[in-house]
Formats: sequence, structure tokens, C-alpha cells
Amino acid sequence: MNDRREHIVELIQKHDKVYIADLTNHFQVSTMTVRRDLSSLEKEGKIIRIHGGAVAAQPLRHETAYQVKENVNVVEKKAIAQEAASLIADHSTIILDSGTTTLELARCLKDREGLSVVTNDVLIAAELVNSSVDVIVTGGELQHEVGAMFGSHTERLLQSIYVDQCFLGVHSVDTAGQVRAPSIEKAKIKRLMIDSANETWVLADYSKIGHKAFAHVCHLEELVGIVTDEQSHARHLHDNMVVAKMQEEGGDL
Amino acid sequence: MNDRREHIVELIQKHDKVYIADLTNHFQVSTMTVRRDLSSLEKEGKIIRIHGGAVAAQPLRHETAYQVKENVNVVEKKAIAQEAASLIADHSTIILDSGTTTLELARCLKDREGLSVVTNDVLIAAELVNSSVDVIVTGGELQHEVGAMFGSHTERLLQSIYVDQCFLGVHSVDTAGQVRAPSIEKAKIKRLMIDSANETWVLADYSKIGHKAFAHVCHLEELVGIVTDEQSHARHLHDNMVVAKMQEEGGDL
DNA sequence: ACATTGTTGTTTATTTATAACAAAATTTAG
DNA sequence: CTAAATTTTGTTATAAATAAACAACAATGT
Repeated sequence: MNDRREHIVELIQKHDKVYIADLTNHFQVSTMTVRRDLSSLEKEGKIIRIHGGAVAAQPLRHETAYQVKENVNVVEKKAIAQEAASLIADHSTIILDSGTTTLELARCLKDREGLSVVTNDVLIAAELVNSSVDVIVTGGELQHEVGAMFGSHTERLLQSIYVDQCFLGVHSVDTAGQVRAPSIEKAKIKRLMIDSANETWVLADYSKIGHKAFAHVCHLEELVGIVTDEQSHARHLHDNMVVAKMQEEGGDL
Repeated sequence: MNDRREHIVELIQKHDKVYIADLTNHFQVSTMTVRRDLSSLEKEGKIIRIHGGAVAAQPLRHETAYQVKENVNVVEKKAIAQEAASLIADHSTIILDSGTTTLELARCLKDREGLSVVTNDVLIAAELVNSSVDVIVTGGELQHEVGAMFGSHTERLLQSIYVDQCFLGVHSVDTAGQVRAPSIEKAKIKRLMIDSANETWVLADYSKIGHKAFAHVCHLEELVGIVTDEQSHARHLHDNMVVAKMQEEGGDL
């Protein structure tokens, strides 16, 4: 029993939050036993109980990058995803880059007929398992928390294919129209995706515009366009960008 | 509005069941609007409302293979998974074959230190995104509903690696100890996994024992052992099988 | 005999559903 | 082409349904 309670504390410190249902599965005990463990541990001040589970008493570790990202600008991401979905024809083949905005796009495509999707994101692949879409997974090493795959294996598959369209999730588009990624490795993958597609679109909500991430991927002029939300117009968008806006009254920039 | 309602009916017929939360996201409307749509469609007899969503009025399509599989013998699968987890050392490298039992095993391994997992199942990979485990995804074409990857790409990766242990999910182990799979393609993948591992274990609950699926994979004697539940003893297990039982009082068969 | 766990029934918290009204959007009539 | 009328939608408050928490007791194992 003490082993289990120590283990519970460890689990909470690792994940910041645990659910009772998960703990009953993990230890194969009843909910009542878990509740008693949590009550006891809360009395000791080691954890704090919440409805359905418990959280760490001292949240030492900050939230993971991905957990933050997934819940930021959700409305904008959904709107961008819907706009991007309208650019995709049935019976075509596309690349979906790893990312939260492209994940939203995948959700919009679940019921499409005859669509083939190549992706380097296991969360996108998992989302499309129960769909009418054909999926090809690049494979490779899995990046923790994000779900992206990278490495030589990923690169080799990308080099062996050619698709109609590519949709990139990016970390920054700076004021000069440079598309940038947080690592050389990621930039390389994105570059390969661009080279394997007839046309490439960038998906980026306003929070990505104007920042300058580490590694250069390409210039917007090399691509067909960017799908973004109207708030981006308040920022410093270079003139000769091709921009597909979501709001119909706006038109190109 | 009528477009949306027709679309809702289509979605329900495709997925057998939809949730209001999903519909509000999909159409970007309020819950109230969705509720009114569902009420109206129920009055027309096209759907049947349930708490939190709606189901098809005439459930023409049977449940998908995977949805059935995932909810069958859950207790046995969890127990088998826990037993299998105890066979795995920290800081080792293993292959996890696609399957519901191996998915349970993956859940048991989330907090292991220094473990590396190679898998051909996107659901396993997605499960391990937020874990301490290093994951290598084989890549390849994705099989609908199951989440397994196959094809030349998968095979090439498996041929390029070597691991400590391999855990196979199988469709049948017949009375002669033949391990079998539902397709030649799948059998080929499993065979490659066996060849890429120092030792291979089969995970199979009692419902798999005694049946005879389509394609031959290997004989149990070629492997290190099988992890199963005690109900299997009631069935026709061949004598010279190596069996790791879950119940300690049992021992080898 | 004691500590631990699971089961049952009961209370509390949360989520989902409904109803009534106000704000847009659309249609129709003048 | 405007203005009333109708339809559709979103918001708020309230009610119903579900899930979670708790308490008391029985069962299990040490």
C-alpha cells in the first residue's frame, strides 16, 4: 500500500495531474482505494485533490510546451483549419506537417472521400485512424510531448514521394517574410516537404507573425500562400506576401 | 441550417454516434443550436438522441472491428499487459507490435526510465507521446480502424534494427502451437519483428487460443514464451509450450 | 486481531438538457 | 428600397441526468 502511495506521488509530480480512473487502471484497485490514498496523501500535504483526481502540491515543473500550445488561440486555429480545408480537393494527396493547427486541419478532413494524407505527426495519424482518409506515416524518432517524427527515416520517406499540396505548421514568419523553425532538424524536414509538393501553404495564427525563430526554412514568396487570421493584419506583414484571409470581405493583402 | 442538419445526419450514419461538443466545434455554432437540430431530427425519426449527443435511428453499419476488439476481454488484457511489463528491464529496447493488448502494455510502460520502444502502431505511439519512453515509429501505410502501419517502408525499418525484446499481439495460436495472423502482409511484419529481436514473447488472451487464423507466422517453440490468462488452461494448449502465467500459483504449463 | 480493500447506498458536485427571452439574420409586404 | 414579420441563433437562468465523493459495513489477507 505504501509502495502504491509513493508511486502515486511520483506519478503526480511527473504529470502534474492524475485522474482517479487512470490510477484504478494502473494499479488495478477500486476507486475507493484510490480515493483513500489521495485523501491520506492530501492530509500529508503531498498532493492537492481535485474533482476526479489530484494535482501536485508544489507545481515545480511548468506545463509542457505542447500542453500550452494546444490550448492557445484555439478559435483562430480552428478557423484557419476550416479555411485551409476549403483549399483541398477530394481525391488529392497532401502532406500535413506536425503541429496543432495542422491537427485541427486533419479533424476537418476526416470525412473526405479519396483523400490521401502523408504526415510526420503521430497525433494527426491517430486522429485519422477512424476516418475515410488514407494515411501514410513517415516514421522515425518521436519527439516527446509534440508527437512529431524526425530523423533520417522521416527524411528518406519524404524524398521518395510527391504530392499535390503541402500544409506547413510554422513557428514564426518574420517581418521580411522568412518562414522559420525552432531547430535545424525541423527546418530540414519542412524543406523536404516543400520540395515534395506541387504547392505549399503555411498555416499560422497571428501569434506566429512577426517573431523570428531559430532556423530558416524558406521565404513566403517561394510558397503559394499563407492562411492566417485577420489579427495578423495589425502586425507587420510584408507587402508582397500572398495571403488567403479567412474573412471574405478582406481579400488578398 | 438545412445543410447543417443534413450534414449531421450523414455524420451520425458514418460514425454511428456523435457528441454535441464535437458538433459545436465542427460547425462553430452554440450548443443550443445543435440541441435544436438534434431535437428536430429526432422528431423526424432520422436520429435518436442520447445524453450528450445522438445515435443513428437505424444502426445499419455494425461496429468496426477495432471498436469491438478494444472493449473485449479488457480485464484479461490489462492483466496480461502488467505481467508482460514485469518482463521488461529499464534501459532496454523493445518492439511493440500493433494491437489492443500491446497498447495496454504501452500504458504500463509510460513511466519507465531509459526505455526505447519501436512500434508499428500509431495509437501506441500517440499514447507514449507524453511519457518518459523514447519511441521510434516504423512509418508506412496506415490501416484504418486498427492503427497499424504496414508496407515496404515499415519492413525496411524493421530490417535495419535489432532490439532486446519483442512483444507480439497475435490473432490466433492454434492447438499445435502455430502463431497465425489474419493476412500475409501482417504475418510478414511479425516475422521481421521476431528476426529483429533477441527474444520474442506472444501476448494472447484466452479468446485467441485454439483458433486458426489465415497466415502462418511461426511456431511457439521458436519464441521465448507466451503471456496469457488462466482461462487458456481450459483450452487445448500443446504440452511443450513455454507459458508465463499471470497467476503465481500456476507456474509453467 | 488488525490493517487493507471492495461493495453498497447516500450525498454532493458537475455536466447536460430545457425553457424563456433577446439579438441577428432572413424573408415578405407595402 | 425600406420596414414589419418571421426565422434562426445565442444568452441566461433553471431543471434534470450523470458522475464523483463519501460513509458504513463486509470480506480478505497478514
